[in-house]
Amino acid sequence: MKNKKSICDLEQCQEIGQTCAVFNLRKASRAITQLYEEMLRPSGILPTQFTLLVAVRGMGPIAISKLADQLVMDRTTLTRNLKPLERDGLLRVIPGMQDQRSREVKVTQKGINQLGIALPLWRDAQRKIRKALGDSRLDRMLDDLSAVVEAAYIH
Amino acid sequence: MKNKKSICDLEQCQEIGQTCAVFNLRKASRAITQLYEEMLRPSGILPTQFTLLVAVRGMGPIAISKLADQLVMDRTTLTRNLKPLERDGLLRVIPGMQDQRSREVKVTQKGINQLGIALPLWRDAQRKIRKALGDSRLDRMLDDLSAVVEAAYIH
DNA sequence: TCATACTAAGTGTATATGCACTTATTCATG
DNA sequence: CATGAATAAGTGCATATACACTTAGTATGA
Repeated sequence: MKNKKSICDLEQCQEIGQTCAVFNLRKASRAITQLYEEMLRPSGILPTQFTLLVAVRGMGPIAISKLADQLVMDRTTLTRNLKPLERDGLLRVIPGMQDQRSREVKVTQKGINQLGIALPLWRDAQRKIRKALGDSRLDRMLDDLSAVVEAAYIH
Repeated sequence: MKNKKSICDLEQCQEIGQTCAVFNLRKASRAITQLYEEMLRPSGILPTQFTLLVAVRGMGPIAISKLADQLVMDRTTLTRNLKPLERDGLLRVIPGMQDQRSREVKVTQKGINQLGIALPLWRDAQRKIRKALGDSRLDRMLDDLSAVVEAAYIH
């Protein structure tokens, strides 16, 4: 006989592609990112940057570590993602008052203006994906995604 | 009155965070990637590399552009993602026969061995996420993700 | 108080992602 | 067949992601 059942044969690999959670989530993530990038392009802001701006705006001035936790993002990733937005003046990172180690992130007026420009484009994108999936299916998927985060995130 | 309804107020931004498709998909993608990275660590291979190996194995020798299409990935991204796997001898990129421009990707024996090592760890990760979500919910989500790809991908 | 543990953040390195541009080959059409 | 259009792939640049390590403050306890 050959190997002990020829580990990793073709059909097996094809089935893995259809059932693998990380592969399919990342694939969908790439696809949806491309859609939103296309739709947001006229505003000159990337989808990741738009969502980061929105998050900071929604959570008020917030320390980097806390923000990273909320975003399920490595703190050092967040630090670097803040850079282009800070460079473009859309948000500012200021020293924390109580704790001299911490630094707090804050959306600037320019950032708010930028959000105002991007928001209708974001709404168009949302409408597009919502129309394609249907209201209930999209809401359901958002729930499922939350469950994935709960299940997967290592606290 | 202030602005024409104070575009981008706090509550609005909080609601965006809960309903934004790209934000929540990317967040879940980060979370699940971290889980699989953790679980696959003993094999010394990253989740993205594992899924790429599986894809190439499942599709047989395949040209870069075709593979990129299948993975809903920019061709140039794929080109660079192949590099570490090629460097480590897990796959090879060889000139296409019919078309001298094309190059075909192929898993090596070493790559197949590596897949054999990673596969049980991947199964553990799959079991974990499947148990957390439940069979039907996970299958449903995979369907929904396919629908997102269909809806979002610009062909 | 002072030494030690803990915590917040930054940096080095590596991979992942994609756009704009370029190069090389193939195809189609006059 | 020759030339221009189309296609396959690579490179430069920028952003996104995270681990390992470092630095600088804070808190704890003998």
